[in-house]
This record gives sequence, structure tokens and C-alpha cells, in this order.
Amino acid sequence: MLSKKTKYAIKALVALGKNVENPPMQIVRLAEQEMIPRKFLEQILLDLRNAGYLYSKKGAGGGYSLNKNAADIYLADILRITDGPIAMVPCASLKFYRKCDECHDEKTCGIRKTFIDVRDATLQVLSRTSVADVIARENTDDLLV
Amino acid sequence: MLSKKTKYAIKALVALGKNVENPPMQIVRLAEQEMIPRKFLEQILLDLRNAGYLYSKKGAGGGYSLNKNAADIYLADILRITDGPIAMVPCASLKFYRKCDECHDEKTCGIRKTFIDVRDATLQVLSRTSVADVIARENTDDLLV
DNA sequence: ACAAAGTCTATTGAATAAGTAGTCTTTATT
DNA sequence: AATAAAGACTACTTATTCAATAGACTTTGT
Repeated sequence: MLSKKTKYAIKALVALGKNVENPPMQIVRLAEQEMIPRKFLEQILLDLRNAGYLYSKKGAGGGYSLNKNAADIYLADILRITDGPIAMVPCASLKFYRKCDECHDEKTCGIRKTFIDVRDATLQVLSRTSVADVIARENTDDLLV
Repeated sequence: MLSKKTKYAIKALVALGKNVENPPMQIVRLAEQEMIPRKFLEQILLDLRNAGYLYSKKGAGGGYSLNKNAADIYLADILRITDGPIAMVPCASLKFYRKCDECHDEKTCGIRKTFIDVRDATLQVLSRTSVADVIARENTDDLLV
């Protein structure tokens, strides 16, 4: 499961992506609009800003805006900032590799191989889906579940 | 990330899958061999047994063995027993659906649609990979990372 | 000068995961 | 029948992580 932090991060990016024509958006407004606890959102935006995805301006008339084109912000990268590894086992992670404690021999581990496949399948989606894509899908009927 | 519980469950199933020609395996042996805390493993095996995947026998000479063919035990089903939902957001879950707290309108939610895609990609692997497949991959060179 | 923003770090509280303990039940063996 | 070797079941404890909160500081526009 995604942490709330990550979910909030995506929601914030989507909201800011829809706000590009307007002046920067204040944390308080964003928090209200997206139903996110204000101080928690504050930290999340900070992280995204420090990672280069957001631009912020202090003082009166300040606020947050995207620092990249929404089409260039991929969910995989956001998840990694807020949740860390995307793989389901540390030894299958591309960016946060760690040996599993109880692993006898990684080279022959069938579990690892399987979860590398899972990771690749997941990334196939997440590293190709941008904030712009998420926004674009909001008003289409492409999924009828 | 997979919980340790799930990882231990898979390891246990794999070990038991390799043990099918032999008499049932005792918890203690399995725990030692796979480096899993004994009492924790006990609970996990119980869950798998109650879900119909394992057969157990009490008393001297007792122990655990698979109750199905290793080729018919799919990882997706195991994950659901030990970790619950496979989807990354509750509203995208096939078997454990739950509405997201902060969701305005699920029908148009781009995040949901995206994570349904992720779920499908993940299941594409997990619901086709059996314990037998995991065992089979242990001694192949099909992945050179 | 002051108010309206964001910045940064620390702390608290709650939930969940991980592990432990102990008693009960079944079964094989002697 | 007694005993020992297993698993069954429930309750509890501890550790970790997540979520949220607090508060003092900095920048900037008017």
C-alpha cells in the first residue's frame, strides 16, 4: 500500500498541475481543497521542492507551483521520494538495493527473480505515467470498472 | 514492501515444495533451515494451513507438507492471505476494495485509474507465478543482474 | 514595520508489524 | 496407560514506522 504521504504528494502535484495558468497556490488552500492536514502537506511539499519538482515563493502572494512540465514528472520518481523503493523486496530494488537478511544465495534465489519481474511490470506503468497523464485521465471514460 | 510474514510464507512454501518426496517437515527444522523465528513461523504455517495450502500432522513423526501441487499455488493468493491487498491504493483493489477517505469522485479519479493499471501489471506476474515456478527458477541463469 | 507567506527540526501519538509465551490437543511409541 | 513429540490456538509484548502536530525561524511584498 502507498503511504498517505505519497498519495498526498500525487494529489498535490495533480492540483498544482491544474493550476499552472494561475498564480502560485498557498499551502493552506491546497490543504483545504485536497483534504490534507496542513502541516503534513507542508513537509511533503518541502520534500518535493528539495527534489526539484516544485518551485516555492515566500512572503505575501507566495505559494507553490510546478517547477517542471507536468508531462515530465513521472510517478515512479515521486514514489521514490516519498516512499522509497518500488520493489517489494529490498534485493529486487533498482534504486534502493539492499541484501535480504535471511537470504542464503541471492544469485539463485527464485523469489528474487520473481520479484524483479514484478518490479519491472510495475515500473512499466509508473515510469511512463506522468502527472499530465493522470490529469488527462480524469475526464475520460477509459475505465469502466 | 512485502512484510516479513509474507516473505517467510513464500520461503516456507518453497522449502516444503522441495520436500514433497520426503516425510513431513517439522516447524523447528523448517525454522532453522530458513532462518525464521520459530514461533512466528508457527503462526504463518497455521494461516496457510487454514487457507487450505498446507497439510499438517500432529504427534511424533508429524509436521507440515503441501496440500496442493506446487504448480497450483500462486503467489498472488499467498500474498493476499498474509499481506492482504495487492493494489497500492484501497480503491484499486480487486479483492479488498475500500473507498479512499479523501477521494472526491472515484469515477473520474486519475490516480485510481493509474493504480488499477499498476495492479493489473503486478497481477500479470503474481497470479501466474506458482511455487513450482519459483523453485524451477532457482537453478537457472535466466537473470543476470 | 508588519503581515503573509514558506522553512526547518523536533516531538508526539497511533497503528501495525514482528516476535514471544504459554497452555491445550493429538498421535505415535513403549 | 504413560509419555514424549509434534502441531493448534490465543494472548501478550515490543519495536518500528507512519501520520500528524508544534513552534520558532526566514523571506518578501506592501
